[in-house]
Amino acid sequence: MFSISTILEKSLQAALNEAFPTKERNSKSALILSNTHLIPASKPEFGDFQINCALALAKEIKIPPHQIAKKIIDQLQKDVEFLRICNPPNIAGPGFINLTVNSQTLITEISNRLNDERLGVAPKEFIKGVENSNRVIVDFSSPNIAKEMHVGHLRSTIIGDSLARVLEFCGYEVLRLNHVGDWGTQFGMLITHLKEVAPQTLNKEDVVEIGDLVNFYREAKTRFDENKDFKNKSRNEVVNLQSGNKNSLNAWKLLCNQSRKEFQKIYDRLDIELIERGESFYNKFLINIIEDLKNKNLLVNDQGAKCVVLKSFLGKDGKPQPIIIQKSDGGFNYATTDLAAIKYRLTKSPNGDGAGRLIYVTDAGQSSHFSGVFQIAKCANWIPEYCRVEHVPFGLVQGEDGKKLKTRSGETIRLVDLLNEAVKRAKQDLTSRLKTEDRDESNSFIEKVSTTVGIAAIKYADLSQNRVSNYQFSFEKMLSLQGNTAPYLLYALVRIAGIARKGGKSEVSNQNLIFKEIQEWALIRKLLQLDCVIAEVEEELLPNRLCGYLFELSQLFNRFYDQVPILKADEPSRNSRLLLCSLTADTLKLGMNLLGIPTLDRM
RNA sequence: GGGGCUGUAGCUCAGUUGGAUAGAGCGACGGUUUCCUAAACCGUAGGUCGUGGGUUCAAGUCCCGCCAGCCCCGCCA
Repeated sequence: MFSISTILEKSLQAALNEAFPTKERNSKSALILSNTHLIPASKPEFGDFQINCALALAKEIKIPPHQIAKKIIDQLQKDVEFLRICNPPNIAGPGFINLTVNSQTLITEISNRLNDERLGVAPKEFIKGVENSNRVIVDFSSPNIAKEMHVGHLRSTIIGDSLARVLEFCGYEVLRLNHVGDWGTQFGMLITHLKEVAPQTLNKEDVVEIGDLVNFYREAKTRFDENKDFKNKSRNEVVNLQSGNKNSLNAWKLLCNQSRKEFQKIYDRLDIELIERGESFYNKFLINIIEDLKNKNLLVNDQGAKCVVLKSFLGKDGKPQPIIIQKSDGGFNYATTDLAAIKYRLTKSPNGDGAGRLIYVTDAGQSSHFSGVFQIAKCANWIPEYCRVEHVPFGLVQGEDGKKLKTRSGETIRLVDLLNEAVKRAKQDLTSRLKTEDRDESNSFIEKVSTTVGIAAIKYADLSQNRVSNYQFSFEKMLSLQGNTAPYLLYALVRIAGIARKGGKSEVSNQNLIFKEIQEWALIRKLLQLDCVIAEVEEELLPNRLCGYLFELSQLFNRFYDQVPILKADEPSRNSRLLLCSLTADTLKLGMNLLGIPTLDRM
């Protein structure tokens, strides 16, 4: 539909120029006319597109909106290209122009997609002449070393992955970076503790398991808080580590390796690809950041700490609040690392990644931090004109009580447990259904279906909500068989696969496509919207738009399936409907794939 | 005190950047199976879009005030 709207846009602009010559315009009407106000129809009964500019124009040029609309229509109907695509337009309400794309054009669009891997979605056009303007970095997941992944990492991981998939599909060269917390003062206590309780592990790997490592972290923390001697040793250990002491570095690497292995298990289950590039990667650039800011006169000294002061950043007293770049003890903090990361990521190769767009998928609590860091980077001229740097914030995961999701005993929920529970419930659902339906399935089938459904449910539940608001986690809802859920979408695909099994092998021919039922046309129109939806997600970074689309598509398919015979239909309707099924399946599969959700033939 | 986000049907949420009578799903109530998986489909009920102003042909959407909830605000990330 995107290509059609582009053509219509052109026709309409030409019509407006004819109907309202430039010389007759004042500044305001010229402004209104510079935008055609061509938008998708707000309701199916209004056709495919609507033009709203007559209303906006009426007062300015003192002609009733209905007459304006008439003038526009008259011009449009002189346009051969327009007539080829649209039925005669009509005026509705106070002066809206409704456009309906004719059936022949829709059929042509459909048949073009039947043999097209990209299903009619054109790759994005990038800025010409700017090297790597198509390179984007998606920074997501980012757990902390020596800790277990918990529910707090869920949203970043799932949303980030989906955005990366969409951007890849659009034609971006995507670098998926896992900015893990692998540096900082907490390593002092961890290494000190490790050296004392398990000195033997320093020489061999694979001894400490992460389950233990979580306990291990707790033990170290307790000792750090309670034991003064331990605290001092830990502080020394930080210095050792930072100065590159071999033993300390070994201990650090061991801890990182152990964590990495455990993270990978989760990523494998979720089918998520990430390149680890932790905070420590930027250590060697930190000094340069300070130097650079200093040279640009952006640094001020405040109580021994080196800071940047932004006018828009106000503190408790209403005065501008400094952002600390280097602590009074000479150490660096997260703002420094994030600045170094921005600079490195935007600097051209070989001294950086040379990206044209940076995307940070973190919780909304960090909004002001990123806003500050981005502003500093801008002041320091590290963000080239054509680059986009975006924070993609998301809300909390809440329990059904509306509070932050916790276990009954009040502890943070481990991500592993969450995944296991979803799969377990999906399995219970499936087995009880098999029983009532008297179906006999193999264990491997049951395992595969429940794993797919369980993981899909968790991912889809998260992605289908507008990420900005908090999200209420409910196993019951996400695994529900009705409504905007993963199982509902998966089921639509299963139905189509069922048709194919029962002899519905369609012949892909662009000839003889014939459609006569409203259910068919509704499905066709929805199928053709795919490209617009993907473009929208690419621009606004909101995967829930894609979910909403896939749900609507599934609904329209289910209605079609329910109300229109397919296998029993006569030719050429039978083959036309089979092709519609096949295109629906391809569209759903592509969409699910962009969400990071695998599909099934049977469930 | 300053800043950010949120507030839409009983519940969970959409709302395509200002368009026509505000939409889904769940839950409630009623209906549909000689037929491709009924994990579906069809119908009914349900709204002062937190609130008060403003901007204009037109506001859930933009601006200002207020109310409520959550989050952030110097040496943690």
